Amino acid sequence: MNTSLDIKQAFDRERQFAEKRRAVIQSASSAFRRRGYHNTSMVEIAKTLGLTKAALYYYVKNKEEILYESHIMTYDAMDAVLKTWRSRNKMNETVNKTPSELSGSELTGLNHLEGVFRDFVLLLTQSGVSLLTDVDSLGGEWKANVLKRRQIIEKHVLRIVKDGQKDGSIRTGDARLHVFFFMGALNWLNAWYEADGRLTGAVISEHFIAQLSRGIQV
Amino acid sequence: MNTSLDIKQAFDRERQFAEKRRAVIQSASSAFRRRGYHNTSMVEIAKTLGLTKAALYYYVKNKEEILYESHIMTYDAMDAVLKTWRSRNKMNETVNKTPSELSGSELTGLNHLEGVFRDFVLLLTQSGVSLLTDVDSLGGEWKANVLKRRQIIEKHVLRIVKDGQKDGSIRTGDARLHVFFFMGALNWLNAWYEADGRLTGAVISEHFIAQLSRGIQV
DNA sequence: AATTTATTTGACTCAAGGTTCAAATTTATA
DNA sequence: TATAAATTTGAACCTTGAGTCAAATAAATT
Repeated sequence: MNTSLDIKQAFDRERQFAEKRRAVIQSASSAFRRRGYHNTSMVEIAKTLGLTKAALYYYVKNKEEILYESHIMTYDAMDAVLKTWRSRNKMNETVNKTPSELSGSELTGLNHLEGVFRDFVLLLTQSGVSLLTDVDSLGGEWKANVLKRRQIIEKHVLRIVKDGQKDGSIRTGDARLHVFFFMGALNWLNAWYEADGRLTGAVISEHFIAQLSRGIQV
Repeated sequence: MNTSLDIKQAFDRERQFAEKRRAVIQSASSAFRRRGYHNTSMVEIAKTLGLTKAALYYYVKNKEEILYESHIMTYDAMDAVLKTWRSRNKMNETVNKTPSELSGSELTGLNHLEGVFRDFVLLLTQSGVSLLTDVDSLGGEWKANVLKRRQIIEKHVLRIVKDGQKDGSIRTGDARLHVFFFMGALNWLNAWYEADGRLTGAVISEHFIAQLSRGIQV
């Protein structure tokens, strides 16, 4: 007989399954970041979770799927950051305004970018989230999807930069090159940052924002 | 009977061998940059050179050796850049001087850095040289060596930045973070740059230097 | 306690791709 | 042209690690 308890239990099952699956992906993702996708075997991934290789396949179809989900997880987190700042900045999103036209509550493009960039750095240093580079290990469909997600994020960041150029807070010049420059810092961060090091995410983000800001402001 | 001709011929043999070996490594290096080390098979490497897989082993011990030499080749080129600028700047290398003490012919730390950075960008865009990230696919000895070479370069760049801070051309702050930031741009460049694209190395380097410069100058 | 369902495992298969090697081919030398 | 040395190849071998599956264990349900 079905009771509401059954449903709750079933739901709990699903939740636990989802949590474990997420744990698999996050743990693997971290290993991928440190050692690289191909230098991380399924056995290793399993062992760090106290499981055996075969058990992983209960949560995941493929090793490739783990890589794919790792990417998606990161891009979801980055999208969330962008979304937060976009809503915090709703007013001057659609209309292009010169600095003098900006009311006090609105952000300049530069400030907007600084906020986003700070949150990106904090994301990569303080959450388990990491920006993986191994896109070419994904096959057709999956690779295309990941690249699409990346492009969307770059588009949004590019939008912010261009808005900043419009409102006069960011100096002119090829906006894509602006973006490439500081996104490089973000990607490189993944390579050298170690969570246990002396540098905290806060310190890094402040320093990076100083460079970013001076580098592109008018 | 031995003649001077024999010697010349033998020398030519060696030279041709060295050239072909270099071609193998450069071609492979380029593929590694685009598709990644593990996504590039020996067969593919051979095929792009019009050879068969087995022939590669006449020029090279391992696939791993190819990766190693790729790294070394890049670091050699970067060292050469650093060396050029160091000799061009011999005067204020040992002594720390304030800006007012610099004679006209000497470079500020900032100018020195700009020059080096420009040449790095040109190197990565115009020569076949590429900054590979796949260090973890190298075993023990080799990996250690590559990391040592990378550290030496970072040390030199760090030195330039610190000199710039001393002579007042570069603003204070954690010099390592300065370096991490703009070296990120360099590494990321490898991921997105395509030689056939609309952006030339010259354009990129000018733009990047503008950001670098404004980002770190006092 | 018995039974069903979810989770984990050990032992295996299988393919991919790096590596080897004796033989073939090409190139240089006498 | 005959011989030797350098270069390339085809056909194997071998290792690694991903993926499978029936059976075992654990957890929940009756």
